[in-house]
Amino acid sequence: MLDSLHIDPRSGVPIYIQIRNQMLHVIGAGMLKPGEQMPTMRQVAVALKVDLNTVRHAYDELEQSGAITIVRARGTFVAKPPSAIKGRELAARLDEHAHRFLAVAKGAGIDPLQLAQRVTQLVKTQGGK
Amino acid sequence: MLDSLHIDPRSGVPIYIQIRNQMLHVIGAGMLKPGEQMPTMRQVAVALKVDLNTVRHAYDELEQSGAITIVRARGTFVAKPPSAIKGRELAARLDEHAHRFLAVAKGAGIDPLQLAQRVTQLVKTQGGK
DNA sequence: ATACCTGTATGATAGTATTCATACAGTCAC
DNA sequence: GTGACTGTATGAATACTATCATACAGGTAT
Repeated sequence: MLDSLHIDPRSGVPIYIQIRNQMLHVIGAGMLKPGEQMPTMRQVAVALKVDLNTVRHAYDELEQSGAITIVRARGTFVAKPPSAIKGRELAARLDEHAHRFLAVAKGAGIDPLQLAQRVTQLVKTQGGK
Repeated sequence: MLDSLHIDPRSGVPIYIQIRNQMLHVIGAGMLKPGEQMPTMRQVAVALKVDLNTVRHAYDELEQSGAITIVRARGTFVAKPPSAIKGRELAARLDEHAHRFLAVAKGAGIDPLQLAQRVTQLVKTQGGK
């Protein structure tokens, strides 16, 4: 699984962003399932020849967005699906995400409505994956 | 028209981004029409008590996205087709953001459709600014 | 040509972001 | 407790970004 990771230092995209996105992809594609242990920060750091803290940065964001759970000294794990989470918590998280995306879109000079529309379109065309 | 511009230095949002967005809004709302001359960089700089180069930064992005045309020594003008605000660059960026939106939502166990819906709802309620 | 308008270029500064090396601390198996 | 694994914290080097002051250069009207 670690083999599928790779970074491009010349892309200009921060390493931790690259790691974060690839992890999201891996999780989204089901290569790592809910509850399953993520690769260790050190494993990733070594595999990518990158500093531990850089990986941590990526993992931190993943945890903040609710994708994974980090447990000190034990490891990191793919978060359980929302069905196992209470309605209120999910609603709150949804709201938080909505706000964040709004802010991001605005900051990027993108019309949020257009973005939302494009997303729904994407979901419908590619469906499952 | 310059009166409708204002920046918030404490918002954390870069000044040039604020200018760019407000210009996009002004153009999008038809307060400035295609072919019409934009306020001079200096006019904006003075009106907002901001440096000339900061305004330039904003105008540069507007030109890159195809919203305006800059002509040395003559001024800047709203681009011909109003829909040209959606240059290829911007479309590509929108797509990139849409994909990331999707990935993050999935990783967080949130239904993207629901999220998109919530975003549009937010936009409509807080609308103007 | 002069004056006055326009956008352009250069260089400095402050703040933030990114990455790293290294040391710390919790947990578990033995 | 020891050892070997986990994530955590601190501090520094570097790079990037945003902003500014100031000087330059192209047009156009007088």
